[in-house]
Amino acid sequence: MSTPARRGPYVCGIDAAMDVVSGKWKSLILWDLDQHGTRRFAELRRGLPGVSEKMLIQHLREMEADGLVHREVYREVPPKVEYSLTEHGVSLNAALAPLGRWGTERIRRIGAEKVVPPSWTGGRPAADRDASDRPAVTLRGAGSPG
Amino acid sequence: MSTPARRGPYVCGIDAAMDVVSGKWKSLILWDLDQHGTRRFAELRRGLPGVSEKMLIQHLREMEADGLVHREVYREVPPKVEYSLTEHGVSLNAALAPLGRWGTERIRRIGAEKVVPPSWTGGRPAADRDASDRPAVTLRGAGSPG
DNA sequence: TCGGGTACTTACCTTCTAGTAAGTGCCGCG
DNA sequence: CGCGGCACTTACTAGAAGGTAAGTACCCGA
Repeated sequence: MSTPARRGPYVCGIDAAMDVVSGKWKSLILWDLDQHGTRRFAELRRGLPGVSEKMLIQHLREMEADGLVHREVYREVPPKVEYSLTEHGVSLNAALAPLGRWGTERIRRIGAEKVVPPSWTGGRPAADRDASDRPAVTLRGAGSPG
Repeated sequence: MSTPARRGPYVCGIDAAMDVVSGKWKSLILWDLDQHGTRRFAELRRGLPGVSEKMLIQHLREMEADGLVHREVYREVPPKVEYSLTEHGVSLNAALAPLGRWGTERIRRIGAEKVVPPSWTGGRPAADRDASDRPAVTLRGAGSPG
């Protein structure tokens, strides 16, 4: 049965949003999917160094149940499954942008390490992504969620 | 020692921000403090129905260590301690606003219950807060964090 | 003197979250 | 024929997060 978000009762919007984003890899999955548009299981796994297959599937399933990601199965051999963001996923990613910017600023403030595992972005040094980070990308597509 | 946020290494801004917000009551504490400006321990406890004293203190201590809340002790009897948001806390709250709006919309979409424990806002029905929720309040004070 | 309020602290226990490691069925490549 | 890749599934386990309940030290009003 796992736990695809409690679906309420919620105390406020943050509560509901957190319910859907909490999970060690979810915001990263959101990001990766947003960056690449569509990804196969193994691509996601390689794109999120450190994630276990169990957690990756579990999170993907929950996010699918929560209407954030779309799962397209191609019945061929070897098996092929493509994951992509739904428009809710895209808008959630956009809603996370300010939080990402706040976090990036915090990293600077406290002088914390920003560690990006190898192959995370193709080997570019962290400094390149420091300012832009993850927020900007999708903003065009979901500027005013309403 | 507890765990006042790992302080990195972080993989991205979201990671760092989540590190600081994760905790069942933290976003609610942030909100309550933002609404009231300054609150005593017992006031916070009454304002967050369901929170235990242990969790409330633990979260307040972590948030203090993370530079989000300020703790002012008045050496008098009976003891008096006042909690308030630092400017980082205020800006974090502002950064959470879009997420709160997204969550509020999601609650509407999935038709989830929005349960506000009695005395949460002084007894007003949930509908009153539905649209405004928590986002708007602080936005004036921290519109463009950077 | 008793109960209640102030602000915590402590010990213990349960539940949740994530990690490890192995197995499944199917195929192509060498 | 065995290895590796695909997309999973399953069982077991460790650790973190959170809940319960009690205790601390002081004072005030009834």
